[in-house]
Amino acid sequence: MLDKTFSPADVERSRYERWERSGAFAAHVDSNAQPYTIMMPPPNVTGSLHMGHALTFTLQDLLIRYHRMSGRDALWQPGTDHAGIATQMVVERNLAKEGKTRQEMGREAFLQKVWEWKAESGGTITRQLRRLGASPDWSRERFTMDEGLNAAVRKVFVELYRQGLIYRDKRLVNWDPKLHTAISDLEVEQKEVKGSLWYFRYPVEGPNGEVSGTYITVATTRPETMLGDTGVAVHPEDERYKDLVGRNVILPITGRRIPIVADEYADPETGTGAVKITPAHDFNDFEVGKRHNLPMINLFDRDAKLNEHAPAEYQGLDRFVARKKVVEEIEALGLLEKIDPHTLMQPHGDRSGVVIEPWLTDQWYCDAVTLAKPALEAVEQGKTQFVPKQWENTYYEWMRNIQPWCISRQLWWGHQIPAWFGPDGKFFVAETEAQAQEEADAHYGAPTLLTRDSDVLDTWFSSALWPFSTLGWPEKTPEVARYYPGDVLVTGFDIIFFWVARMMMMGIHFMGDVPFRTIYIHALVRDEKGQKMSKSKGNVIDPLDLIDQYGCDALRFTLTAMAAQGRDIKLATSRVEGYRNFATKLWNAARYAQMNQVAPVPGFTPAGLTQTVNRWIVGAVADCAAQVTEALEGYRFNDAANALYHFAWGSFCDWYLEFTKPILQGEDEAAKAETRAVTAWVLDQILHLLHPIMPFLTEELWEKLGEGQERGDLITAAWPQYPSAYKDAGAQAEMDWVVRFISTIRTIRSEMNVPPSAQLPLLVKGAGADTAARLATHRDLILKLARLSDITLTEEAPATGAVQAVVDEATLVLPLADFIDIAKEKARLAKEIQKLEGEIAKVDAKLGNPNFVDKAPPEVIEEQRERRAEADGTRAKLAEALSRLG
RNA sequence: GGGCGCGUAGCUCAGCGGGAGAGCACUACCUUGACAUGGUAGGGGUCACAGGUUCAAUCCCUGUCGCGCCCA
Repeated sequence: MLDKTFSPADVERSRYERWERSGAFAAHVDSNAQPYTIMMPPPNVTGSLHMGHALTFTLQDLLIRYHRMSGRDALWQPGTDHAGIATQMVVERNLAKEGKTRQEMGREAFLQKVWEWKAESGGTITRQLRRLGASPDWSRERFTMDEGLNAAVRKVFVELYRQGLIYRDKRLVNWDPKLHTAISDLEVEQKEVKGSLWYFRYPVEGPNGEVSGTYITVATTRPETMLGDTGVAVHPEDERYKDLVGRNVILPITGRRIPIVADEYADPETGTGAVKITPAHDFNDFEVGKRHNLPMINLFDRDAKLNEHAPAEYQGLDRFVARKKVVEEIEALGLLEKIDPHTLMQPHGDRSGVVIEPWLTDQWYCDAVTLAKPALEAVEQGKTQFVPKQWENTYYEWMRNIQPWCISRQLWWGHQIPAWFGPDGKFFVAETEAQAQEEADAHYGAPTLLTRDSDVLDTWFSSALWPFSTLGWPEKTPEVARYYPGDVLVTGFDIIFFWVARMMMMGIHFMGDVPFRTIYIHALVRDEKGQKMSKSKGNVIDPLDLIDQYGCDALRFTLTAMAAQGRDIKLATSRVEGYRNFATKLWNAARYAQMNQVAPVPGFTPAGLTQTVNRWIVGAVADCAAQVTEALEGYRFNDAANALYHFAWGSFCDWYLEFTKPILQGEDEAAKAETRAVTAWVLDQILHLLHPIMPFLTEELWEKLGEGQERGDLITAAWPQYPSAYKDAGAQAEMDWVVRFISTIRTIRSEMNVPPSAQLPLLVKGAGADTAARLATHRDLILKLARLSDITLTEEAPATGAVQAVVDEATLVLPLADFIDIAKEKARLAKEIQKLEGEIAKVDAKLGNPNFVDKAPPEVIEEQRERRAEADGTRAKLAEALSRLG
C-alpha cells in the first residue's frame, strides 16, 4: 500500500543512482536506431546550479527522455567549461585572502592552484545536475581543457592561421585595467552614466607659428585624453570652420602642434561641431586618425595610469586623477569655456566592473567576417532553424555586422596559444613545440631559442568547437560520424552571439555541415515581479531549495508548464506548490487504484471493451497522447504539460475514477475486471507520457504499481502510440452528456443551497430515445455523483415547488419544495432566459445579414443555425418552467 | 536613434479570424472510505487605445500610448 503522499526526498537519490548504474543514460554508438543528439551547453566547471540552468537542463532532459523512449539512440553530451576569466578571478581572490598574488607564484604554480580548485569545486555543478534528474551520458563527460579538446583547439588554431583566418594585429582592444587582459566586444557592457561635457578652447596657430588669438572649442567627456590628442576634426561642410581646416592648433599643456582636419565623423549638430581626436584611446578616433595619418600616442599603461608619453607631472597618475588635474590646468589657463552635465554610455567589463579602456596592443584576431558568411547562409537557407523563428533576426543582425574577433587573452588559465616567438619577434605557429622549433631552426638556419606566446585563447574559442571536439575530433571516431550534426541546441538568447554563432562558424568550416538542425531559444527566468534574478537584488531563487521543498518533479513540471515560446518566465513559488499538488493528486489516484485491486494486466490491450466509460477514457488517453507528442515535436513544452495536467486531473481523477466507483463497488464481475484492467492501463499511459517531465514520481509509481511483474524501468519503456480505433466519438459524446447532466444538477443544488447530504428524486421530462438509453446505462453513477435518490422518466407537467433545468431536449425536474424560494427561483430562470435571448439576438443579427449568409462558409452558417436552435429550445423550456411558477 | 517583443480575469500567463480560457488568488458549502497538498459550486474581462481590411477582428494591417530586452 502506498503512503498517503509522495515523498520525493526519499526516492530521488536512489532512483537516480539506479538509472545511472543501469546504463539507461548511455548512447549506443553501435546501435541501429536513428541517433538523437543534444550537445549540453557546458556550464562553468566551478559554477553552481541557478534557475536558468534548471530551466535549460529540464527542457533538454525532457527532449532526451522523450526521444529515448521513442526509440532513438539518444546522446546527451555533458561536460563543463573552463571559463577562463571567471575561474581565474575566483582563484586569484582566494589567493588574495592568503596575501598572495599569481605574479609572485609564477604561472606554473598558479595553474596548479587552479587545477586544485577545479578538483575541489568542479563536481558541484554535475552533482546538482543529477539532483535535477538530468540524464546525459555521463560516461562521455568532457571538460574544455581535456587533452582531446586541447588537441582540437590547437589544430583549429593552426589551420585557421595557415588559411589566413587567424592573424596578429595591432589594434585598439577593449582593455580591462583591473584584470589586465583584452576582452571581446561582447564582454563589454555599455552603461548609462551621468558625467560632464567639458568645453576646451584650443588656440589656433597663426600663419607664422604664433598664437593667433583665434580659438576652436572642442567638447569632450574624457579630458585626460587630450594629452594624447593628435588632431581636431570638423565636418567638411561646416561653414563655421571651413577656414580653419589645414591649420594647426597648439595643444594646451603639451604645446604640441596638431592639425585641424575635415572629416565626416565630426557631427556639426553635436557640441561645438569640432571634436578632438585621440587615435590611441577611442575607437572612432582611431579610424579618423588612420584616414588622416595622425600619429597615435599611447598615454596609458596596463593599469590605465599615465605613462612616459604624458607630461612629467602626469606620469603615474590614475586616469581619473589625471582628469581632474587636466581640467584644473585648462581652467587656470583660461581655456575652460564651460562644463555641461552630460549623460554618456560608458563601457564596463562584465567581469571586473571597471571602466574599459580602448588600448593599443598586439593581439590575435580571428577573421569572423569570412567565417560568418557560410554560417549566415546556413540559417538563411534553413539548414539550421531557430525556434521561435524571430531569433533569426538577432542572429542575422550580429552576423552581418560582425567584427574581427580578438581571441587572445592576457590570462594564464586557458588554452595557451600555440605560437612561438623568435628573438627578432617573428613567430611560428604549430601544433607542437617541436614543429615550431623545426620551422624556426630552418628559418634562422641555426638552432634558435623560442619563447611561447604567454597568452591564452578566449574561452569561447574552445566552446565553439564543442559540438565536434567532444566527439573525439580531430580523430575520425565513429562518434563524430554518427552524432554530428546534432539535432537541437537548447539555450538562452543571451549567448546567441557568444556561443551559437561561433559554433555555427567553426562547425561549418571544419565539419562541412551545421552543428545542429534546430536551435531552440528559451526564455530567461525572472522573479515573480519580472525582475532579473541577481545576488545583489537578493531575489535569487535557488532551484535546489525548491527541489528540497517541493521535489524535483514539481520544479521540472513548473518550468515546463511555463516555458511558452517567446516569453520570459516569471517564477512564483506558488506555481511550484500547485504542481507539487498535482504530483500528490496523481500519487493518490494510484493509491486509490491499488486499494481497489487495480494492477497492470500483462498483455492487456484496451480493445473490445464493453463499458462505455472505459471506451471513453481510452479515447481520451489517445487524445492526450497525441496532444503531448505533437507539442513536444513542436517545442511547445507548456502545451505538453498542460495537456497532461488537464487529462490526468480533469478527466482521469475528476471523472473517470468517480464514474467507475459504482462499477468497482457493484456485483458485475466482468465489468469490474474490465474496469480494473483499463484503470491500470490508463495509469500506465499517464506514467509514460508524464515521465519526461516528472521522471521520479512516474518511475516510482511504475515500480510500485507493477510490483511482482518483470517490466523493466520506465525510463527505457516505449513512448505510447495508439491505433486510431482507440478514439471513440460515440463514447465521448455519451460521457460528455453524463458530465453535463451531473453538472447541471450539481449547479442547481448548490444555487438552491441543498445540503450535500440530501438525496433528491429526479424527474426527467421529454427525454428522447438517446437520453433514455443513456440514463439507463449510467443510472448508478448519476445517482451517486448527483446525489439523487431516484430518476424517473415522465411526460407530466411538474408539480409546483420544483426547480427545472434543461439538458439537450430533456427537462430536469427536481422537487425542492422544502428548499425552494419561489422568488429566487424565478429570478434564476429569468436570468438564464435573458442570457439565452442575448445569444439568440447575436446569432440572429448574423443570420439576418445578407452579406454573412452570402459570403460566410456554409459550415459556419450551419453552426450558427444549430446554435440558435439549441438556445431557442432551451429558452422555450425554461420559459415554460418559469410560467408554471406563476 | 535602429531592431525585436509584450500590453487578455486581482496576479502569472495560454489562445490568435466565426460561441473569451487555464493555474493561482477570491467567495460559499463539504472531514462523502484515494487525495483538505482534497471535493463541489460560484463571482470576476468594452482581450491597452484609435482607425482600417473583412460577411465577421482579442486575433490581420496602420497609427498612438505604456512596458521590457538587444544593438548603436
